[in-house]
Amino acid sequence: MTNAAETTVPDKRPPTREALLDAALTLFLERGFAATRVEDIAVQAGISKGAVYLHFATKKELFEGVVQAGVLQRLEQAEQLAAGFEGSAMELLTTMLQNNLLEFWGSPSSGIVKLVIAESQQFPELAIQYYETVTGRARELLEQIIRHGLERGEFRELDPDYTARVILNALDYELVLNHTLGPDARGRSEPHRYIEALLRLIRASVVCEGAA
Amino acid sequence: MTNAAETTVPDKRPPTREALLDAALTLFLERGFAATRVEDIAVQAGISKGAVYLHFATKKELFEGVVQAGVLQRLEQAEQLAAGFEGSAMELLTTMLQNNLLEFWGSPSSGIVKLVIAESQQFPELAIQYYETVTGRARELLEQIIRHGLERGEFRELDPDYTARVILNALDYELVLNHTLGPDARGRSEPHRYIEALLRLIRASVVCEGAA
Amino acid sequence: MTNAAETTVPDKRPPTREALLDAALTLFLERGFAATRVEDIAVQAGISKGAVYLHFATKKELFEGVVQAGVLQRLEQAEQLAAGFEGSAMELLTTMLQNNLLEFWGSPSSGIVKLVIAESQQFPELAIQYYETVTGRARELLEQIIRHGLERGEFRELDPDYTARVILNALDYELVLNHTLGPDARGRSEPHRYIEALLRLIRASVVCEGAA
Amino acid sequence: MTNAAETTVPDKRPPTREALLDAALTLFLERGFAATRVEDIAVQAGISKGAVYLHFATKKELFEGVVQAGVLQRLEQAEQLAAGFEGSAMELLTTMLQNNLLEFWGSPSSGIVKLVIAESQQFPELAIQYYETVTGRARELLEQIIRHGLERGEFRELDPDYTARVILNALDYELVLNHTLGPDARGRSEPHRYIEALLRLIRASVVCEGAA
DNA sequence: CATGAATGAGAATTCATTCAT
DNA sequence: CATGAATGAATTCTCATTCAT
Repeated sequence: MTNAAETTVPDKRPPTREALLDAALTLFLERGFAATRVEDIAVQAGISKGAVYLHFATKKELFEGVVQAGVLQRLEQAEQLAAGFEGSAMELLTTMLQNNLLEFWGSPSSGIVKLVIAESQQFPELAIQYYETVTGRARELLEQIIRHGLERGEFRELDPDYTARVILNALDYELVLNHTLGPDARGRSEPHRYIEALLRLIRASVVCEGAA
Repeated sequence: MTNAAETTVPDKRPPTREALLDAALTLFLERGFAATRVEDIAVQAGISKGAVYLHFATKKELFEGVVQAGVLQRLEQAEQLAAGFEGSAMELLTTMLQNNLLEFWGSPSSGIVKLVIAESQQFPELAIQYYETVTGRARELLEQIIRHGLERGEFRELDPDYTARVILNALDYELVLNHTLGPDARGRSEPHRYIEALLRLIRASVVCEGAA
Repeated sequence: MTNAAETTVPDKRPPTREALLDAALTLFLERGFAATRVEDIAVQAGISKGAVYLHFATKKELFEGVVQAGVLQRLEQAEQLAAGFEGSAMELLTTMLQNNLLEFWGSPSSGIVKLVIAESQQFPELAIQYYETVTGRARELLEQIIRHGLERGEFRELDPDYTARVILNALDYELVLNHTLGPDARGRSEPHRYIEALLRLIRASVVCEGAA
Repeated sequence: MTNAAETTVPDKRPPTREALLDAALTLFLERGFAATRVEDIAVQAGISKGAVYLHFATKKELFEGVVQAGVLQRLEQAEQLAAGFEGSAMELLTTMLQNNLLEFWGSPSSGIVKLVIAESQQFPELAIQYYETVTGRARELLEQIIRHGLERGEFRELDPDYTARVILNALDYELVLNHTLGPDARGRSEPHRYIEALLRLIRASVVCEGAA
């Protein structure tokens, strides 16, 4: 009986569709949308060129699928973070950036921001949708935290909306650059130090309670 | 006599080559490198397809020309800023961002950062070169200013290198986003408020002399 | 039952690749390499333009394929002739020229010599390779026969190497001319009479034994 | 006064037209008609691209001019040879081949045969015209000589027409090969030995008077 | 007469997509 | 469901030819 194996290994999580999305993400990041041939994606996913079209009607839809997958992941993550909303705002920010974000930066789907930017001319609606959905949600989150800190008297005068934008941009662009320049470019930076520098900048706005 | 006019205005700055670079920048930004046909650029520049090849051997060289033109402009600007190095660091930063940067953001060649990012897979060397030359130079400038402020006791403890990165990324990505999302996207932000929020964040690190 | 037929005739010799080589040979001979469009070859072979590139990576490789096919054919023929090496040298030469050569002259691949000559500037390596392989092999064969005749005292003093060249050139150029001038050119000659004249010239060098 | 110079140096024989023909012949031989750009010819001739069209209406007419120039030269040569028609046929042939022909083989316009063959698909009328005029005239000459030798009892039974073809082909193709394979190809032959071998083959048909 | 910038027809090649098996 | 041979639209680049200077 093969039951044992079947029970132990659910294995076929999402058989080929998932493999296609993975392959496509990898190759789109490596070469860009236009320079990636559908056949290359198929080969990388271990199927034939024609089979791609059993899952996605066009190359464009495959691209949209890749982005959509990333969107969902990042939104889930955001909701998790939004849920545990305790402690001081600064503590929360520190945890978020030092733990969750660094983990995300290491994951393959962290390249999707770069991808969306790179192909935003080809797929403007997608870029806008991505920005409004994912980045927008993240910004709301950040804004809430800052607003929370302001209300608690934790921060000095800050523009919650635009400060959130600044922080988010600083984070997102570092991610984009990491995916843009090869790993050996002179300009590459150390994630930990980068996040530390950002946190210190934010922390400077914390009202010096200890001084009182 | 038209002599006066002729002497004052050489007019024919650089006839077609310049027009080509302008047209190419515009279209590359609008549609991306791959989606822009050489003939479209030619038409936009007011010449024929074949004439493009009298100025640039390949489409790729045209792209490189576009980036190079932007690099030169931005480097000149950086040198100008580096020259006038007086007053407090915070004053300098404020002037730089509120005046020079906002002006640059309005210029057409401000889109080149976006372009370089978007096509970095097709032209990785170009992206690295751009980053190391232009962004690198800007980072050095910022780092110097911060270090200067630290030496003068103006700033509290800051990591000069990485803080410069954070600030630069926050600025560059805002620029990229402005060129990525259409002018009417919901998420678009107001440049002045954005820069104000960034400056306020930095200013929080200034040792409160007035408070003493 | 069609089994018999199927067993006897595999039919599908080599489906499209062969058809392409045939079409290409025909058109290259008719119009030359440069003046023959890939699409024309495709149409002649009964496939689409794009399908050509499933068999040959470039137009040049298609050309090389055409030549290679001719080379193989001619070399096989040469080996066959080399094998049956009996009788007097003069008899052998007579048989070779009157039977095998005339048959070859009638075949379509006889035009390849002309083709290689005509395109030798575009593909010099190919021309040299063809000459050294095919013509070289034929010359060795002829030289051996002449040397054999000299050893048997059949021929008067002859320079085996260069006499072989003379004979081969006389034959090859006649072939080239036949493919160069249309079939209705005034200067065209009768293959049989031509070969007869050549054989008579060679036969004159045969020591007149009967006269003794 | 510049009279002296003008008198001494007729110099400007046919100023640019001749230079164009020379340049064109050289380059057509080197690269073929299609691969030679009109501008290259112009540069080689020391004039500008546009100026070519002051002498030849099209590239094709330039090609025809090149061939025509060669035709005239070779016909003149043929007439000269035809004039001095004394001594035995064999002596005449020997002189013709050893002196006049070898000299011709060294001249630049000896490449025209090759050129006409190579481009015969593009310009069939030209090839036919060349063959009928130049080669035809040469064949008549050879035929006359052979016929003369037959009448004088100098040669054994020979087909004058076709023997002339054989000899001419052997000579022309050697010339073609010399222009086809580079000067360093393994298969290249020594002109003197080649002509010697050909003459010996012909001489074998001479009735052995000495033996009597 | 000479120039060389500009034109535009033309050809090779690529690749998303289809469909018979 | 899967395959991969075949299609053909689309694009870059070349070069003979023209013509304003």
